[in-house]
Amino acid sequence: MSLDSLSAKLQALSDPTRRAILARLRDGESNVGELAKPFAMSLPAISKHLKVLQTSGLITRSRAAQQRPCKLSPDGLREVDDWMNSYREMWEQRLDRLDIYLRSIKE
Amino acid sequence: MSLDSLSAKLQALSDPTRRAILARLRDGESNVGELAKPFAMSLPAISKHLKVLQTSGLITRSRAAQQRPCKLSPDGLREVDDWMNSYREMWEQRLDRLDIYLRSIKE
DNA sequence: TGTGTACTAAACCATTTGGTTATTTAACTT
DNA sequence: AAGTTAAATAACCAAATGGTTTAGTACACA
Repeated sequence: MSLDSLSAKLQALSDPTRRAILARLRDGESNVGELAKPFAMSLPAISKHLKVLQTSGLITRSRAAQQRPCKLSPDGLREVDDWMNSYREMWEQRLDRLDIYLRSIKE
Repeated sequence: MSLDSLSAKLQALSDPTRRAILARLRDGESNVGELAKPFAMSLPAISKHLKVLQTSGLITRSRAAQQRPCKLSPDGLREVDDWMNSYREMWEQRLDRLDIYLRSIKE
């Protein structure tokens, strides 16, 4: 293993279960048991997914009694977004051209 | 296998070799041999990477004589971008708050 | 000082991934 | 028709992934 940071994040994001966990965490902090409930999967499996999300920097974990609450790491996705920016320009240019074309046939 | 489309794209993107290939393709179409040159890797390995990029919808391939030129699928990344939008709002709000805070201490 | 609760860790397993080399296919060149 | 070039396919391999079950750990509380 031992991927670069961006690769690790993208790979973490490539699993639907992990994305669902992130979506759930958008509504606020939650502990492992709560996060596991929607899934037909053992607790250790979720625990592993959480570790992947944590080590890739997408979530952080604290400790409260027996619980280990997780929360979104707010700029964890920044790196992914930054990487995408240069590509975004491409399709935006393309939309611009489409826009110009549509205006041209309108006349 | 048989992942959903978004998962397939994110997984395709999670490999540095494949991201490098995409970066190369930003400068225009290229064939397999050309794409392979920068990498210390056999041609079949690149061929496999290209297949991953193609089946996930990030590139398209045509045919010109013996070559099989590849080019970026311009809105292949749209789906990824769309998925990220809801998260982007989060950190943008956060930057807004930072901005407000910075203004407040300036006074 | 036990006992339940909320996890993590370990050991295991099947499948997928990312690479290899050797072989085939397809199209151009002579 | 034979040879060359560009790439795909096949067969193989080691390592990583995503799951399992079975233990272990850490805290709370009676």
